[in-house]
Amino acid sequence: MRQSKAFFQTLRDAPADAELTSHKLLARAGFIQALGAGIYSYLPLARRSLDKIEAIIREEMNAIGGQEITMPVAQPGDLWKQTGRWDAAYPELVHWQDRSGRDMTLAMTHEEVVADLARRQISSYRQLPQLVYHLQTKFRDEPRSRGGLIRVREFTMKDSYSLDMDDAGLDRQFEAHRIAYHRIFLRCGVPAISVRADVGIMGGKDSVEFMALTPAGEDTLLLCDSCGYRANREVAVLQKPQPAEERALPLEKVATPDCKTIAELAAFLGVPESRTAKAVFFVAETDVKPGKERKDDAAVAVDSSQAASSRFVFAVTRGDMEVNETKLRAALKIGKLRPATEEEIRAVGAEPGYGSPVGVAGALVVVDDLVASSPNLVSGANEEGYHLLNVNCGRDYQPDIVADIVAAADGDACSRCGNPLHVARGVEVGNIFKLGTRYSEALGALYDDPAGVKRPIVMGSYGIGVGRLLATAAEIYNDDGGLMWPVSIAPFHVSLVVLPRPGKSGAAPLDVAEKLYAELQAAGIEVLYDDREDASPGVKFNDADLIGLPLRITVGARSLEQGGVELKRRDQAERQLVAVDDIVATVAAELAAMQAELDKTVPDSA
RNA sequence: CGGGGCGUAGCGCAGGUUGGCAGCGCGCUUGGUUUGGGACCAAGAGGUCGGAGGUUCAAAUCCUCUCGCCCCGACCA
Repeated sequence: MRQSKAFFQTLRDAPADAELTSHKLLARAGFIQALGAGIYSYLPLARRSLDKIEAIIREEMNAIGGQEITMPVAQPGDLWKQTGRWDAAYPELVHWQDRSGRDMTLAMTHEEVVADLARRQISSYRQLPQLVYHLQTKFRDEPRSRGGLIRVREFTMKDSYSLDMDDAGLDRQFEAHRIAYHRIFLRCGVPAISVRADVGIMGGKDSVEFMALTPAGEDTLLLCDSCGYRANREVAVLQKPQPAEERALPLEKVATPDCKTIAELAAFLGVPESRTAKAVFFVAETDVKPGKERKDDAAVAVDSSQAASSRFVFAVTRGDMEVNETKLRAALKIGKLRPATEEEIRAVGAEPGYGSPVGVAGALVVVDDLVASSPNLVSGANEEGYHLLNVNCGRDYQPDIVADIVAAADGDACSRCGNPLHVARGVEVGNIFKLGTRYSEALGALYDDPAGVKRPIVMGSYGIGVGRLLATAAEIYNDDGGLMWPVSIAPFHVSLVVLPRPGKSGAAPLDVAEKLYAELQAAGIEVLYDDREDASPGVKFNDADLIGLPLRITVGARSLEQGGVELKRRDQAERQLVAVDDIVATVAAELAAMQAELDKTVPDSA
């Protein structure tokens, strides 16, 4: 591509609203153009990189038996009603009515359509297993998009769906994806670790997320260096400390003026925060309509007669720990939880800042298992300015649910080996779910087994955010000068920079550059040719660095006088002089070496 | 949804309190001089000051409403 004709321009200044390095650089280098919040156009450079990422994904998906299809973006709402994903619990699902009043939605994922396809295409166990995938635009009306391409509303996702007779088949496809995903990410130059994760909106049994470790990541991970335990903070399990061995002491009320926080309370009373209990208040919204679609996770704790109402939740953890809302939701078996308002807190007889489950009525009391077994904690008195000493769960109040509801923190003990966990930030570049039969049952995707018995197809779902992967690579590979693409996903292989010097060296550099441009392309090397006549050398070099192609060839009078052209790797400072006749071969060899370097990191497929 | 901030030329910004010709840098156009790390001279083009309403002789500036965007939090395949 001739840069003089290219449909993008580089910017000296990044747009003011760009925060992340990847966002700034992709915008400055002319890869992307924002249209609205979380909605971007992909300009030629980005498109080319995305094509390469998608090609890698297709190769790896095909290698594990995937068949590519395309499923619609616009979908009838009825399908989503049948699986229970239409209701208000999913506000990021955009919907509208078509001209005849039918409910429609923009797909944010395609489980419904796959299940519908499966019920139409699959009737016998002889047709299983299957693996289909597509690369398709999705739309999620994120409450808050941010971080350039890391978190957007409209995005392209590769998702694959496995269809199996049974769990054993699902396990095989799940494992095949796990390996394929590591290969995909590493082939793109993005190391990603797999972590245990929450199943969230997808439902299902098992979920693994693939996380690229970078401080720009939005997810918090807990990692154990000793045994390899890795989990998203949402589900990370920690080994809790042993509670003190003490006899329960009598309850005692003490004045604790202006001690609204655990830190103030602990300091005032001179006790460690670990000897306090804190209450956190939520309201569980049970507006999800009861019905067959929610049957599997019908709340044990919430009486179905209360459906379409809400329930006050009183969560109690030790003072030095934080509530993990995902775990709390799991304990409640409820999808929606919001912080309670002060009025709601007072309505159940508690006092904000001085809350405890002692003496409250009408609330669902969920107690962390560590609190349940810890004697003589300091807890609120539900009265402004007072706390209670020696509160004991079971004696002074009765929990409705005892469960692990605290968030693991840096330094907590690993649940598997006891060594300390540490936290890291990661970008979720992919995830894999064992869906089971939730969707196939809801939509009637059944097959006849060998005995002629109808059984629901066992499904799995596996996603990769293509644009997010690009942005993550940009986040990882850059320096002060700009981007620094891995050879496998760089939009072009080579920046060919010509420095003509009219009047002094005549046409020589331009002639050589034009010749090289043709020869390199003929050799299958992708060239971004900076043939701009009006750009100074400094501008060209800076733009080349900013765009970040793996190699740069400079054709100038100076190097020609020395007998060749200059070759430089973007990730190295050295420049080498290469004879014009050798440059194509040298570039090919350099590219092959870089590709080989990358390939070494990629594990064999199973 | 809660808190905070910002909308003035393609990008970055000033002007706003104190109402009075809409500016600066980069980029863009034309001509000339330059040519190995974001050159120089000269001449230009480009803005319904996000939108609507109001106050006023006069509004980018003051008031009301509204739309958009960003950050933190909440939430999240």
